[in-house]
Amino acid sequence: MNIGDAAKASGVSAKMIRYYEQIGLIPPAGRTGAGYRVYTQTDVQMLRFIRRARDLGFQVEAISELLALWRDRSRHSADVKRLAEDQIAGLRRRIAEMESMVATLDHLARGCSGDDRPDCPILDDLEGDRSLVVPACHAGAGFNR
Amino acid sequence: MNIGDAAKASGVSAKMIRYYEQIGLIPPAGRTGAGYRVYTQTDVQMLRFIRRARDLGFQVEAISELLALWRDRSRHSADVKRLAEDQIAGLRRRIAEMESMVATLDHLARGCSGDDRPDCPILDDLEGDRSLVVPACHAGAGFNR
DNA sequence: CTTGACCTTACCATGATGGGAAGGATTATC
DNA sequence: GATAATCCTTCCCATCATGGTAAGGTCAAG
Repeated sequence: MNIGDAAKASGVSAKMIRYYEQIGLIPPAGRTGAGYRVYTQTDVQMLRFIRRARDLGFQVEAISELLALWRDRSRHSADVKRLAEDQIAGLRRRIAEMESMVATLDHLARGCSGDDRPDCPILDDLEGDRSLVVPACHAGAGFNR
Repeated sequence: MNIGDAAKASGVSAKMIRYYEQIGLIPPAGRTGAGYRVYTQTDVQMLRFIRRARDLGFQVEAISELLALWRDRSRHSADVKRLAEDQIAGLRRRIAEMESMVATLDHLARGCSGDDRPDCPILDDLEGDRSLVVPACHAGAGFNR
């Protein structure tokens, strides 16, 4: 199977398959005499695994660890679970940050007449002085990416 | 005021100030005879504006529009409100995506024993075959918890 | 044997940010 | 005033995962 077929079968673009090989996420594919990469059903299965992990927001580094566990028949499911929970925690952290932004924006937008007059609490707030950030809740905060 | 002072006063790093100038988000700063950039209080205020907008997740492109409206004394607050609402909508979209990931991961992790045995529904799911993605929706209702 | 679809590598771009090097300017200390 | 420390300048590189393009080789069908 050529790279294009593997791409179609796995949902990972040919471009990304080459990239994953280049960075060592997947082992180098076999090659035909002419240099074409060749893929087996097993390779496609691995690519689909990567695709699904990516869809769950895992970064390549984490996917690499997941793949290693997948291949390790003597793995401990605790290790897999920990990766999943780390991922959940990271997602929740980012969700909380964004929810805090939404709360602030929503608060500001609600106070904006949204007509043809120039007065606007949104700009007033960005302009500073006031600290803004809807007292909201709590929300986590910070930043970090 | 030199760039370092402007950075401290605005919360935007010197590196980013130069970058914002380079991409045209802010006008070129004045220069001393020796080529040092010089900043006024007005410049610092603009940088703070940018910093706050960035903290609310606005992209540079949107910040550019916000700055234009900020400077336009005959602006219509409706235009500002629209930018804010677009931002809210974008954030909510991303939040929804991530919540969907969390729902799926949470569902899978809950089914994983997390001990020293290798069996793991998380890997089974990534492996494929089953479509996974917690049917979800959220639904708050029902299902577990 | 030509055409078109596919493959290869190599380079560039993204967005916002940081790091570092090489060298000049300014400031503080002796 | 000399020297050292700090600041500034520009330029280049790296991130992360992805896409685009270009130049050229390969393969299968007509």
